[in-house]
Amino acid sequence: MGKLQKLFSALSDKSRLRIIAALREYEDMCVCQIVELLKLSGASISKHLSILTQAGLLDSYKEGRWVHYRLDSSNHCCDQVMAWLEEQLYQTGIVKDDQLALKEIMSADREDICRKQRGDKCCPTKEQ
Amino acid sequence: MGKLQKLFSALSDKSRLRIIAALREYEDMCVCQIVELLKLSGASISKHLSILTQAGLLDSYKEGRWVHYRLDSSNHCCDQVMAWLEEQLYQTGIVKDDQLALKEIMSADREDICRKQRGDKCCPTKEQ
DNA sequence: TAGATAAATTGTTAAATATCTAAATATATT
DNA sequence: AATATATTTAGATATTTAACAATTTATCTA
Repeated sequence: MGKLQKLFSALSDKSRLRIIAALREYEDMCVCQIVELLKLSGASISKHLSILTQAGLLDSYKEGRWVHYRLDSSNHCCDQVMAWLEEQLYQTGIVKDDQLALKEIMSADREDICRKQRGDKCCPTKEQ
Repeated sequence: MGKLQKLFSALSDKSRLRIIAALREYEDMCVCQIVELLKLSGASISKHLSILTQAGLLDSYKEGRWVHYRLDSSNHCCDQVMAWLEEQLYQTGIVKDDQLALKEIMSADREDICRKQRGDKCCPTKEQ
């Protein structure tokens, strides 16, 4: 029973649904890109990602300092639910807005995104 | 988006999953029978039932002083999820325990159940 | 090796949720 | 009408959750 609660509880938050929708669209995103999309603190995003991972919905791998997240396609336990969810998500307004924002974010240089998030407080290696 | 959150949030509670499992089994139960199964206060059960109803999962009708709840089969929006959920629920320990308890509860006289819940504090019309 | 940086963890606060007891509501019975 | 009863609502309290800032960890680079 705990497993079911964990799953539904993971899915019962708007930010986490937006993350899932984004990963349906782009398949592979690093944390800083997700931060950029949702405009929450890195700590909050990290927590959301951990909840989704523990529910069996995401997996991740490291690429140097970056950590990438993907939908966990090896986990077939809830394929039916996820298929249904995808249909539903495409009808919601905020996900449509996110799709536009995602285009920008995913085509931008990842280091520029991280630099932007640090708020120009240091080392503008590229700007000059 | 709110609709999805409402649904998943309704499903993310153990007590509410037990109510759904019971209604899959018996199809039609009055509040006092659900109280008897979960051993929570009537007020708490009432709240859970209201959350499930608002999520579109249950409907209810009155029979005199009693209120009956059923799965809302007119709501096809989440048939896929519910079908999947049913499979999962049948594998969980507490639901199996509940099935045994339910046999007793559903074959007992409903007024005896209500009398038992009031804790013999009054009017044992049948006992004498 | 020292400094920089991406992500995760920890600690704290505010908001949401689950539970209970009391009171309120609606219905039935006498 | 008066009393009893099944359920819901209201109010209070404890637990859980989501958010952020600050610290820690792991990794890269100069």
